[in-house]
Amino acid sequence: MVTKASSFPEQAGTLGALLRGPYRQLSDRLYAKMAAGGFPEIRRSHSLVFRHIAPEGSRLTELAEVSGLTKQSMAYLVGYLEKHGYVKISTDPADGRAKRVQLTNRGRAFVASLLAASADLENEVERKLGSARFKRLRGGLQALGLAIADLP
Amino acid sequence: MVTKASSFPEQAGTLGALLRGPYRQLSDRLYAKMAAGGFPEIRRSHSLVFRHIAPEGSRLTELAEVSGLTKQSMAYLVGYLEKHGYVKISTDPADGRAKRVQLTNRGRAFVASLLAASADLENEVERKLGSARFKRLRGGLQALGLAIADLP
DNA sequence: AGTCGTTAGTCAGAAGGACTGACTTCTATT
DNA sequence: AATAGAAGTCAGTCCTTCTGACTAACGACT
Repeated sequence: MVTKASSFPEQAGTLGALLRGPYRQLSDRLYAKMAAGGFPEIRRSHSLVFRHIAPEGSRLTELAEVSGLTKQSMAYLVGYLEKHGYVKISTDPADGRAKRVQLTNRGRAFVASLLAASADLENEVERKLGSARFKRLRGGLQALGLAIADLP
Repeated sequence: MVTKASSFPEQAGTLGALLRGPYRQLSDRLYAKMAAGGFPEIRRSHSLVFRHIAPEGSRLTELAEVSGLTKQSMAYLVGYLEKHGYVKISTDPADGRAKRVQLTNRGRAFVASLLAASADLENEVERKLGSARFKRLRGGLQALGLAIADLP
């Protein structure tokens, strides 16, 4: 199973560690690039908003639910993003209680930039790793996600 | 490169997302199992201590450095662990300024339990995924870590 | 032996990320 | 019209981590 049965986790090389390491490095690089590239106020937590927001905008509660946060936490995140011009928040015309959150142009610019930087990074990695191997890895990760999801 | 060029990250399936998803699920399961298995006071952050502590004990500053935290943060973590009986903190006999952090029996029990649970989980995943594929995935992840590390 | 730069760790304060509980306002259904 | 439930807000808390300022001890060099 594991490369070496050490009692000191450092050397154990668990699957968790193998996933965490690359993830950290990747996202550190990415957010550093974004900060340097003109979006310094975006922090990691804000990706929850960008990741889930719909083209036509989403409701606060919707965003909260799909990202697994409370409404309060999500309200805090989108409030911050509004203050910095990445989203616009308006009352939903169809429901006076609800708030609709939409990307502004700046918000869309950020998403585009993030996606581009991410693709760049991936391409670099792909070159380093070899295309075939990279594709296999991607496939493996996809399968892993599914496998874990329907564990017991 | 990416499965589909969507402007909405949710569907983009970036490498980051592929790593983050399984990692989250895995570690959620693991810590839930630990909490249920008699170690309810251990939180995710404490793994930094357990991951790096040496068999004979480690110095506070050493732990801080290798885990990439400040001394203050590490002091906070090991203080908590000491209060709950997982480590013993003593002045280093060789250096009056330094603190030596050592696992107690309870601490060792936790590490053993964590490692066992982790191995169990991995085995389940391996069974679901097929051994060959699982091993390839592991290898790929290892290579990925290295590739990212020496990017530019 | 005395001084002094360096290292180990502490104290205090702050900010970010997330939570719970209690509340208001609006909707929708009776 | 009345009221249960949903959408958000307000206030307060906890955890994680950081910075800055400090104390105590070590060790090298007069």
